Amino acid sequence: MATIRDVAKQAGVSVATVSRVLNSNGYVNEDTRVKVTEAIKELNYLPNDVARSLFKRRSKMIGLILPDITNPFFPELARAVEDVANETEYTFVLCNSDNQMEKEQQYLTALKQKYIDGFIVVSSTLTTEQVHELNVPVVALDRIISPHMPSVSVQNYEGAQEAVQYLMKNGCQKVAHISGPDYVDNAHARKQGYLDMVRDKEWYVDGLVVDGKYELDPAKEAATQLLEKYPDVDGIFVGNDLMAVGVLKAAEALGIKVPENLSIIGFDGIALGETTTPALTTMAQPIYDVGSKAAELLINYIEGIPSVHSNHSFGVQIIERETVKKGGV
Amino acid sequence: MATIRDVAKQAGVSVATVSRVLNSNGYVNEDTRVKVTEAIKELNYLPNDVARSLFKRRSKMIGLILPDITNPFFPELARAVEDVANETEYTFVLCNSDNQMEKEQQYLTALKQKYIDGFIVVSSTLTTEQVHELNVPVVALDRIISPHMPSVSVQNYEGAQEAVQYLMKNGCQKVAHISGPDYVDNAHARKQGYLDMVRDKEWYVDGLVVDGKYELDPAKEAATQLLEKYPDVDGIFVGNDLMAVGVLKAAEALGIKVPENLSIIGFDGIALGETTTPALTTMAQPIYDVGSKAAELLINYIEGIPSVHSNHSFGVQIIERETVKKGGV
DNA sequence: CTGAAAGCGCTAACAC
DNA sequence: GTGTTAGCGCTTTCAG
Repeated sequence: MATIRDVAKQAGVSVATVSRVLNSNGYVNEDTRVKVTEAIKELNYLPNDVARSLFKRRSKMIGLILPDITNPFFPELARAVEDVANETEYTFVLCNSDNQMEKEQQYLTALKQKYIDGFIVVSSTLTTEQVHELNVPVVALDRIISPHMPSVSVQNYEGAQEAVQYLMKNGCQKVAHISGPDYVDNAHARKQGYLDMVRDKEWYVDGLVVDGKYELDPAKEAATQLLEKYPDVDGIFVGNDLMAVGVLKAAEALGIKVPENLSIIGFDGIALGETTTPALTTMAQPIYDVGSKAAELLINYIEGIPSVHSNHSFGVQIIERETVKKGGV
Repeated sequence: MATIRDVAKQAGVSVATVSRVLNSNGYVNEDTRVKVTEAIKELNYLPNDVARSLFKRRSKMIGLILPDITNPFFPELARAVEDVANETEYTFVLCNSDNQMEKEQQYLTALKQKYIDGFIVVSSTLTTEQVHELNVPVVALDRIISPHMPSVSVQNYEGAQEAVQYLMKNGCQKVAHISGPDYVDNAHARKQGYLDMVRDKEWYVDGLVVDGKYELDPAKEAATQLLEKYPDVDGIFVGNDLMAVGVLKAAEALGIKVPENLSIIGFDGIALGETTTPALTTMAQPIYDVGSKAAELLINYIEGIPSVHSNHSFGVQIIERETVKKGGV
């Protein structure tokens, strides 16, 4: 590996001059610029980023901390972040936290030791203080850490309301909700959206919302019990698509026809919902856009470009597929 | 951020001594070790990895280059690699190549500038020369670059044979194959496995294998045409699960009952196959193990620990679900 | 317009 | 046992 010294020698100039052409800053005579450029080519020289980082105290790396890349909601998000990182010449570090605060903290400090430039974080446990004392730019994704911290998410509350409304508009007489864990703010918001739509209905009873943990099997389990206890439920708004697939499976096992006897609507719009039979109707969020917006925000933040909105909230949109029976009231 | 100098001053020793206790090498008196440790605590000192890297010429980072994390086959693989990276205190860098050689090269050289310690690569385009002149440890994953290069994969050929055999054993009279792209070695091997099982059958005709590109929609398309042209096909061995889902959808659209009138078996064993209706029967590979083995191999390679097998090939195993009609010949 | 030199924070000889 | 010091490869004042 050639170093800047080698290039300097080869070109018959000083390292300072080489550095200048490398970073195209400061004055440098056209002829010597050419000489240096040639030397670089000849030696096949590539600047050493580590040395650069040491001096600059920054690494051109960003980290994405998320619960588990294996959850089908996250790959698209990660892809979006990686794409903008790549475009802007940042290196993309992926961290799976399993929702454990301890792991998050480990990643945060371990990467800080590498002069990481910033983080995008999908977390329900991280606190404002922790982020603050980290002293590295952080943007919250999908889950908000604090209103005073840059974030990008979607309109969970409104989307939930719309979803429930859609079910009722299409004739559902008794709609239940399988929720995500309450400590996840978006799950909480979706549940509130549901509740605020049904609380006053004559048919509403307390047991109609049950926790599915944002996971497939627990949701299947939860739905099974729910449907056994309330056989007259004819619509379910499920907190996310992964769980909705579980609900679909539960209905199937119980011999309940979807959508004839039970309408189901999910939330998220992940690709998985397209592959089930029947295909899942869902409140879709623009996952890729959400991810790339977060990355843009972070990188602007890092590079000191002021952002107009530092709390960005995307709208959601229904995708009508096959799990809701169409029909008026 | 405190530096090693600050710690040295605080403890009343030299930086060398601090470095010694940090790395626990060289002799250091117990008392001074304690003093230093205390100083570290007090100052909340964390060693600067960038400075370390610069000196050591290595970064404690490994990269995983794969086509697209959005393809449901890869998240589990990535998770496995990240897990062992994390355990061994390596930082995990994820790169999406979209199967483009150019992108792969970019990542390779960009990360080399950061003193990355090694790569795990899922690639069909990278050549032995490129890897060689990179001069950084590389292990090939899922797709073999060269027999002389460390790799981990599965028994594609044998698994394909077994899959076809399973179909025939259960009464299929005419089995077709939807293949992956021929330039992907494992797709090629699976196709050969199929061919070597059916080539001599009285019913075998050339048009029975068609390319589905390892993608859902193209596979659906391919299956549709295949089934229209050969309505008597009663079994399909599909090159991977993603495509198998496409085939399932094609059958559904065509009104062909699975498994009553058509048996389908996939390959890979991704979670997606569990959520379809009917659930997909498949030749499963131990995806997580494959990924973690690759990571172990790489890290041993990096740390100079000789590995017995540098070409590791895992077995595959059938998962019987609902897309193959059971029954003897 | 160009070069000399200090220094980013750490490790590893090499002295003592 | 411990300290001094020379780099790792680069960028950036500061002179000239």
